[in-house]
Amino acid sequence: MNAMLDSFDDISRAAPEPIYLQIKNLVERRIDSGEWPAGQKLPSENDLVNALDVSRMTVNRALRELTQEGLIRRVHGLGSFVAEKPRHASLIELQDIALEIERDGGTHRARVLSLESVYASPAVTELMQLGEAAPLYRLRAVHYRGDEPLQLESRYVNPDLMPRFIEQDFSSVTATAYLLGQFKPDEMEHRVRAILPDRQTRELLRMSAGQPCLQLTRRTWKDGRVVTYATLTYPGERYELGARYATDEYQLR
Amino acid sequence: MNAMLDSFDDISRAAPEPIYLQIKNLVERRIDSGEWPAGQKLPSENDLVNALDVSRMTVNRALRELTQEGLIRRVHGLGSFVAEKPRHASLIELQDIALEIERDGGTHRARVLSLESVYASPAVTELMQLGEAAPLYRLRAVHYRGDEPLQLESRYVNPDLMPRFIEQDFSSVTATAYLLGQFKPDEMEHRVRAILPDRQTRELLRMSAGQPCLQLTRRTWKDGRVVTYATLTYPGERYELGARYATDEYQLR
DNA sequence: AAGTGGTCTAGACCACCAG
DNA sequence: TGGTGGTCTAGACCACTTT
Repeated sequence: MNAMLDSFDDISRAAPEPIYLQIKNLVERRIDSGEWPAGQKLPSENDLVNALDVSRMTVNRALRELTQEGLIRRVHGLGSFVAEKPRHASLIELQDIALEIERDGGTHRARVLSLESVYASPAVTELMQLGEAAPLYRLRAVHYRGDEPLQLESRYVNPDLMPRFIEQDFSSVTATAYLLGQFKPDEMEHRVRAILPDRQTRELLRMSAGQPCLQLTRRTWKDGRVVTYATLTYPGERYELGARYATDEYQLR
Repeated sequence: MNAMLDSFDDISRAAPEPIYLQIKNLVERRIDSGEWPAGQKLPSENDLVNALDVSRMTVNRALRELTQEGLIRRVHGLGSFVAEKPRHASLIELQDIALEIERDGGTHRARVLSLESVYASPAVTELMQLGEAAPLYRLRAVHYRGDEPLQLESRYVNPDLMPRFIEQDFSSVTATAYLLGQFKPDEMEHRVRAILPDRQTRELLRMSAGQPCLQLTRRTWKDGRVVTYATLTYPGERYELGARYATDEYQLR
């Protein structure tokens, strides 16, 4: 048996959540809290089977998915270990800029430029798959790391799906965090471009002339409808996107 | 039963490859070939179980992973369907520029600028985790879509791990394709930046002055060692990176 | 009611790694 | 040799969707 397992929360079979997800969350919590630091050996599948009284296939699925997500790595014949590398800003994760900044030891602050109801332009109507022009909420905000502007956020939100979006105070909660609290996206799309900022963007991000920006656009779907379309613009001098993956089987095509 | 299944290749139990992978590949081939177009309903899990004589859990794993990869989508109670959206250049896939161009209907051509053995600079020594400076292979090439330069590739390769790299003709096979044929990476790292190109890069990519580039750097590991470190530079005016994901459970943190 | 996918079980065999 | 993860099986129950 494994001493680490003494205080494991019980797994609920009354399934508010599938068991494999409960196991994933349990392991994630241990890792996030620092209780299991990088390199730490995890309990074996059999340990978990015994401690939680579930089937091995269920444990295996949980650990396999954590591997795919880069949180742990597994060595055949040896065991499972907390992944060495810290998490990067990743394109497949729905990254909350505040969490990202704070994880790197910075202080996040947001300044809301505007939060209003606007009428969708043809381009935005198309992007949000509205069928015809309709009112939308629009948020514009600058996110700072300390005193340094790091991201200009320009976001449209479908008011049918998120009616209370416009009432929020986005200087204390990021839009990403608010939206994540409201729904679980079932699909999203990212695009990354290099652009030259217009004058206003350059000033808001306090960039020197001629420097490029990294621009990430993200659309998020729920039940086949676009909930939000966000354009996130970063100063090229001060930001890069990164991701690191460990895989069982590479998805190459 | 399902008429689509008549001509299914048999699944080999003598396991050169796990069965769930054989099933994934089988479905991928049908989709890639266009035999199963977007929106097409797939055989149900039970159909596949019967046709291939495997267990349902195995079929389920194959289809679940294809869902995570965005190739199909599944609706509880309804069935599985080929995903609507074509594939994008994705940051989690090891993308071969030639395949990407040809998938979009273009013609790929590569011009090798140089392929030589060089001594690693301190920065590259660090990036490739060599411990101390050592000889490396270095490839520089431009990739064209038709007549339009689309990517400048600058790549270092560890000669201990890929001794024959320098003998290849990279005007007919891309480095990515060659390397993928030689080994299966078990880890990789991507970073994306917006930069201003130097004069040489600008000319090679035939860009107008002042325009930014999207720069992707990629490191690939095998057995804990860096095999290759590539810097891929794209003209910002003509290229964007994109990815779309369908998920069961979002990886948000 | 019938078909579908989502999940889970309790076994099993194997390949890999350490001592 | 014993522990580990990788895979597979043949069932099962359930929730969801359509007929």
